[in-house]
Amino acid sequence: MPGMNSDDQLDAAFAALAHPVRRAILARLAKGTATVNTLAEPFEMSLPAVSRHIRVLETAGLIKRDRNAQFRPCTLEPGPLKDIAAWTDMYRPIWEARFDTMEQLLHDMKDDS
Amino acid sequence: MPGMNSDDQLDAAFAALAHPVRRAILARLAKGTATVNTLAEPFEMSLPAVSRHIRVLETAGLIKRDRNAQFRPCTLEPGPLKDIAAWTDMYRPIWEARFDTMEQLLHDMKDDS
DNA sequence: GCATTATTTAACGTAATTGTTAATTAGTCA
DNA sequence: TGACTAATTAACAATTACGTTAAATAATGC
Repeated sequence: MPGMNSDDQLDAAFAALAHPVRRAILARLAKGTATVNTLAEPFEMSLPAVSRHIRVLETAGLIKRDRNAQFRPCTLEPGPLKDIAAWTDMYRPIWEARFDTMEQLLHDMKDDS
Repeated sequence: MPGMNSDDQLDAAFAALAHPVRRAILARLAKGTATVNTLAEPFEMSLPAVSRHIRVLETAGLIKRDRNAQFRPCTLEPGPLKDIAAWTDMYRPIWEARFDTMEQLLHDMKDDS
């Protein structure tokens, strides 16, 4: 994707994941490649709508598309997920600190009893 | 947040993080509590605009607000970040598998030389 | 009370997102 | 060729997102 810096890539990845249908599509693709019709089947939604969700995922780099006759099999591309995990991990010390505080609190309460 | 299931919460968190200004605000809050004006200072954007970004973060549960005279200090709330990390971790085996494949490939190439 | 500071709300314009149905493109196969 | 399947694009409507400036609210302090 030309002209897309790492900030833009995070924007696109986060935005793509902010829809339950798209997260469900990714979950399905985690089990293996699937065509558009297969991916659309679980949803009470028109095929064009699903097709556009798939395009959003593709633009965000979360999936890749192949060609096989008239089928367009989709494959999960975990790169952006890895980026999001890395970004989120910057904050891990914060929530673990809070967890430690609670652990400590529980520990102190046990000492009292 | 009543009537917000865990899917909705993920939606809100991902959507909130899909904007560079909001991610920058979180990064600032990771260093400590700050007021709206302090948070707005780095951005070439009106104060009301920043105020609304802050509200988006608050609605997503990513920050909490206090009251201190006419100030409204904001504090980072890492809960949704933890949720996102947990969600993303479901896919960790996939990108690690790819990494292993590449490692294996590089290893094999080294064997050849 | 009155000026000052901090923040939010109101009103508005514009662009993006999400969905629909109908039409179109692309490829297969009898 | 012609019917069939897979998928996308076109055209449209409704909603949400994001920014602006101006006005309103809230708390402080002389």
